[in-house]
Amino acid sequence: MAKQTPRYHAIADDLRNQIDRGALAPGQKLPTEEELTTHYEVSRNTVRLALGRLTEEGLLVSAQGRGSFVRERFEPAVWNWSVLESRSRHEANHDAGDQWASQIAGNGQTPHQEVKVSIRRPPADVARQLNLDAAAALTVVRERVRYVDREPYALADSYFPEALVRDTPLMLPEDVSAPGGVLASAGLVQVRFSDEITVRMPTRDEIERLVLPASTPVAVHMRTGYDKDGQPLRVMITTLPGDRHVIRYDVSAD
Amino acid sequence: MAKQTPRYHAIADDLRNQIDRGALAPGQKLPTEEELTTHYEVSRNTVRLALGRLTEEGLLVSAQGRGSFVRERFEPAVWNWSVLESRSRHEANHDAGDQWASQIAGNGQTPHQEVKVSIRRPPADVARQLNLDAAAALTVVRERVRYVDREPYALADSYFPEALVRDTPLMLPEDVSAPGGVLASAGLVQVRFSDEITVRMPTRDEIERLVLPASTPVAVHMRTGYDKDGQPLRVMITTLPGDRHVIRYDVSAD
DNA sequence: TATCATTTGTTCGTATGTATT
DNA sequence: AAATACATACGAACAAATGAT
Repeated sequence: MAKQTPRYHAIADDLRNQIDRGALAPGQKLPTEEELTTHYEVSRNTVRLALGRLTEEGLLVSAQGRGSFVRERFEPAVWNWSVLESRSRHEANHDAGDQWASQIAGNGQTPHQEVKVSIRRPPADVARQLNLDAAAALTVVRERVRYVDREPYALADSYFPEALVRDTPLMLPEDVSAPGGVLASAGLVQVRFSDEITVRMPTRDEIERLVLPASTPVAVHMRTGYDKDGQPLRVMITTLPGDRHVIRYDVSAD
Repeated sequence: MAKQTPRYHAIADDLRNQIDRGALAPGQKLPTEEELTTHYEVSRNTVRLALGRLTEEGLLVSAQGRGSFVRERFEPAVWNWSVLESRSRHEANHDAGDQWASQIAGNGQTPHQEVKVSIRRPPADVARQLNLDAAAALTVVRERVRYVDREPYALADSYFPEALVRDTPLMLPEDVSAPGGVLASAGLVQVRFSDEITVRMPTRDEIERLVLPASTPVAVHMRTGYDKDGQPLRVMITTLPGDRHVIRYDVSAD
């Protein structure tokens, strides 16, 4: 006896094919659950299971009272992390703010960000990167929400060892950029970075703060900056929704 | 009138708290749906909605006939793309195979891969990277499934312009590595790479081929290799499940 | 503005299928 | 073979958000 595929899998497959073929175009409204119920001759529950499956795949979005729609993909922003904090570029461009804002503005869009500064014990992975004792050490934390055209685009949290940045303007909750800004003016120059990128589903908190549609994974980009002696100066953790970002690197093959 | 949260949200929140606190440890079995039904005094349907919510967040896995379990995270493999195909490292290590296999083997694990070679019209994004006419041009495609200790770990598909690699050993379906291998022996030397990383939910096909648990997003890593004249020689698209990979880069701040 | 029809969201109950122990 | 536990599927009702009247 061949293991037969569940009805709602078959229905999902059928609808997915229509989406792939373009018979259902991005932004287009699907038939109502009632209509699908009669068309496939199944219960509404089964229709909802099929729609849920496609929603999990990131192909659909639904709205109470309106309907279900084929998900629209918008043009992702490209972040080139090979040059994002380079000193030469920074000087050449005379950037007042940070290079992220410059990249966005240069693209004809309007960036802005909200900043919150606090002093806290670092999470374990940050403490490890900064060679700090997670139980005892303190870090200055700058939590930013970055917006493009009023839409939240990314979370960017920076951690500095408290002992390093004590009595610097970094404690002030202004819109201060990192490399050419306060960190450098305090004599702390990052000469290299170590970046680690992981991929996971967002937390409930991240879903709310970034207004994420269902089934939108995030890339977590952790950048550790080191000075010329190899001492870690800063960890920046950027949370990038998968539907609105491309991470880019230029690499030499030497 | 305060908008009240649905029962199944509250139940999911309660269980999530237990997981976060460690009251429910990774790998541990949850109470059965029947037990949760009586404990929370809701229908089994509502319990399943709550469990589904946590499954979507990547916190649970369930298995028919066995139960639901707190998802276990295993140690992810770290891929350093800054050195993964560097020529100096390749020569220094006398790698016969590719550096990926070396990195895995050096970690005490057993790598192997399945390779399939074909000649096809390239997908649009690959054609664009290779400066090819998507409608007319042909590419030699090497599709690999990479395994670590018999478990599938990543998909790696390489595309070469057919005109470039005609009559080279690259057409043979052997386990050939890229930089020190066939490509270089054919006089095609990659001197720099342009990498683009995107994040999305896997397709049904990828879920099957990589045996992905529910709600496991993937990173899609697209590397384009150029020769010294700036001509693109190869596009490699690697599909990395989020639960078993860390992508790493070392960056200079000059 | 207020009401009503439409449409998805939430929740109940019940039964049967299928994989595991 | 039987018991257990999750998966699939039916039917029904009300809640909440939306859009049109």
